[in-house]
Amino acid sequence: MHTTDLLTVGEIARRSGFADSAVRYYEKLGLVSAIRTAGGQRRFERSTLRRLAFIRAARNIGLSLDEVAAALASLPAGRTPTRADWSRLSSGWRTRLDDQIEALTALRNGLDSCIGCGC
Amino acid sequence: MHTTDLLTVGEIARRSGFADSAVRYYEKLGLVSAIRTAGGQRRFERSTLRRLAFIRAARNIGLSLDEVAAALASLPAGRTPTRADWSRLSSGWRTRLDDQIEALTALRNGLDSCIGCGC
DNA sequence: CTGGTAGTTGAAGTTAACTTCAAGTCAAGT
DNA sequence: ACTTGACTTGAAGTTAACTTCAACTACCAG
Repeated sequence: MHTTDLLTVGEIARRSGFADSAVRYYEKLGLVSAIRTAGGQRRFERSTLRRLAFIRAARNIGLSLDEVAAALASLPAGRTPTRADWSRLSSGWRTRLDDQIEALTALRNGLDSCIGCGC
Repeated sequence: MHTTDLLTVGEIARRSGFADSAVRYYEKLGLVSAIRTAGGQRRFERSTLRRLAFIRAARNIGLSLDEVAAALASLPAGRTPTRADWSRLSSGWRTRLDDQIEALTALRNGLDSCIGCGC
């Protein structure tokens, strides 16, 4: 057992719930980054778990990876994002969620009230 | 201008906001149905607009077409679905929406509180 | 130092949900 | 009847988001 603060791709995959291949794919797309060992293996900082949690949440509400990338790009470069940074990003989705909720609510209240459906 | 209560694929596409090709695709999958003219063209009942509105709402909250098909399959056969029927279907999504909202809220309240992310 | 688990790559394969295409045929106003 | 725009088909193409594969290399406990 090692006590370093760097995680292998397998560890980060297991902890984040993504498949190894997905994590590598995200790295290729630039959504997460890793440093490399002398032998060329990936090593991730713990903060990557937050990025991945963010990505998961974003995917759950239907954002594309392109949109996630755009959101992540607005994080401050050079320093580890704070809770406030993450909070700002997620609150940007609130509109989208609210729209989804509104659409669902309209549907629940009977499809008569649906707007723009041409009924 | 015609006054029939049947709609062509173009009309139903325009009114529902789906592309013609999407409507045809949905018919092929059995999500919507159409009668045919003597010449083989599709003619849709107006109630198809409700099905399509339902499909759109379902897609918006991230359901796959398979899931939509399963939901639609639970509608009563033989009669045009009532508002109560549609309402019952959409309320089945409430859990899903609530989960999405919960996940987002957790994220907004700081990623510290995220469950199962391994942070 | 050796064995076994975990990691590496690029390329190709997969699935969902459509869209596009080509080569026609149908519907309807004049 | 003619014209024009809308419609028909099956097959092939597209895009996103991954996964799988094969052949190989790294890491590390004992």
